[in-house]
Amino acid sequence: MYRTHTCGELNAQNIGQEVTLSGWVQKIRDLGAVIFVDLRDRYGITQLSFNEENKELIDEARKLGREFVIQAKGKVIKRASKNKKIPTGDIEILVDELHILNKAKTPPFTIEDDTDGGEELRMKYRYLDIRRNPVKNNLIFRSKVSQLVRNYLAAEGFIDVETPYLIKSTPEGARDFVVPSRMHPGHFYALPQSPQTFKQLLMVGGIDKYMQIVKCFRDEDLRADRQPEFTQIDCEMSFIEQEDILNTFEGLTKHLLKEIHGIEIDRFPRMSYDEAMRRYGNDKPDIRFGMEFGDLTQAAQGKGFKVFDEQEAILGIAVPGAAAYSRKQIDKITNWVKRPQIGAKGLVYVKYNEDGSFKSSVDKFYSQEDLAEWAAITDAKPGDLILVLSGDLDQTRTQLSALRMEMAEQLGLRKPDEFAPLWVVDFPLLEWDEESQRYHAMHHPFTAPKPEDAHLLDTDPGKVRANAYDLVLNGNEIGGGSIRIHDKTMQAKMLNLLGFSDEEAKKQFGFLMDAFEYGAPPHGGLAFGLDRLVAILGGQETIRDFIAFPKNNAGRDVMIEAPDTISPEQLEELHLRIVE
RNA sequence: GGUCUGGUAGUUCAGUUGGUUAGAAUACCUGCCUGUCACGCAGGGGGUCGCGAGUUCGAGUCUCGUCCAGACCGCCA
Repeated sequence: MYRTHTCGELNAQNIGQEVTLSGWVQKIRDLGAVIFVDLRDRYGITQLSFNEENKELIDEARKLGREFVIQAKGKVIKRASKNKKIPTGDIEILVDELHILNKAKTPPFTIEDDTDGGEELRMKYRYLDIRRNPVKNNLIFRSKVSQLVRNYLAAEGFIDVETPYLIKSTPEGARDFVVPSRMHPGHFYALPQSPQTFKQLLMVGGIDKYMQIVKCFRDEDLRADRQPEFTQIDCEMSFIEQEDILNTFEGLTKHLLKEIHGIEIDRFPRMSYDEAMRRYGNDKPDIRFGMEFGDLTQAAQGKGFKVFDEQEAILGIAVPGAAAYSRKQIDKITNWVKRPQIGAKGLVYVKYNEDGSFKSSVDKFYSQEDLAEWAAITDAKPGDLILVLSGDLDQTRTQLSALRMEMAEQLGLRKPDEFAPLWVVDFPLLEWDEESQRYHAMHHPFTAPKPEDAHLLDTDPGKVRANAYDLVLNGNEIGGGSIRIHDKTMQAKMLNLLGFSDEEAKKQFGFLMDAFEYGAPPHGGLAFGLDRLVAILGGQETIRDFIAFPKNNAGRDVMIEAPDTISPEQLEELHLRIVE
């Protein structure tokens, strides 16, 4: 038997017991005639003690090194000096038998909460990183969230159904990861970007309520909150309307917030896409703080300031308490918005001083009364700093939205322990793509238009709204979904609008449209990004910390060194030739 | 595809205007130490300054290229 107890459970009640523990050597403190060893496992740390009365044993203990895997048998005794910081701090094990189960090289970084290891090194030795509490606890936390989700949805009558990973490539959406077929030369499987069509087919199959916690794959560039393989909580329901879906998943989200953080939120606010864009310049606004957009286009034009007069839009936000910013600080913000990543041409500021006066970078053109109007529009209070950007409407919204988030970050307004969920609804069905000169589905090509907007499909497709919705939490899209098309004619029309010929539509999605002819129920669904959800519930935004074995910035696994080349024999078998 | 930042001891970093033998902390090794828990004390080893060119009497430092890493933009139905 390797152990009678774990390293986290012994306390004063166990004094006198003979126990056996196994674990890793966290720390050795050699005081000469007495040696203390901190023994660690997933559950905690227990101190082992050795003394000179057992000369042979203390010499054995002196051979230990960090991260050795050992087994120790001995008696639980009361500590002479207690450690209040750990649950096992009242006791220690007076060891009478020690076995080294496995030696260990000195690890390249310290296995401690506050490690000295850099990101790259920790990824390369991820198995050592996972021994550390912060990473280990994130994995435990993730497990807890999935468990809560499963239990909740199971109680709501959802059935967990697995869908295939080897499917076929479709041109819409993200780039596919493809898998060459050995048995069918020149043919390829694709890994699913989501089980979308399968869950719809499950609805046709009468499953009624489907859920799956499932890996999805997208071959696009990575970000701190984006991995090429990620996990979705994928759901679909039949005979429902948008309202039913929002209620069901609002219920799930409330359940998670309550179980995890003890937070009770009565009803999630809702906002249309148009309103979100107008008030926050963004379809996933962080509503934990204000700084809503003020539209200064009317108020600021026609006063002789040429830069503004020529622009489509002039938008401002009031940064709370920032009127006292120095020239240097404002210059820094100006440079920040002028970086190519943001791309603003310049920044106009107005200081709303505590005494009620205004000082701006455009005093030459605007009177105190003009600036007071700006303050009213941006809802600025004395002591606030109004920041104004101008230009093309869409670009200016994007830029000011980035600035709003940056200022909130700097001012500490994005509190990780505060949770502000929001439904964004009424998304446009389509989005015009300049590059390809055609419409793209904003959500995906299976999303149903709002019935009241359907008549616009032929005349003004860009105006058609969809029964599509996103769940936003603290400025992050954590879930999204829609009511689907369940009618063959409508689906065919939609695919035509997206530029598919009848033949292409049949080749790509014929199976789905065929299914629609055999009695498809009205249906819809939603998918949560589990990695992101877990990270945000955990108060962080880097999903990598919540994935056991994540990929790096360049989509590589630096531990196993993937992707990698394959042998000429494998290439041959797969009918592939590498072209340099 | 692009922008920015970084790469110096096992690790995290410092390194001034280009100038002698490249430093600190920590980790590691050795010795001492009976109550530590960030143990303490004394000593020791450890460097292709990412790589390759170039400028220079002289390059960790300047220039160009390249590789790697991170953040972001594009991209992500």
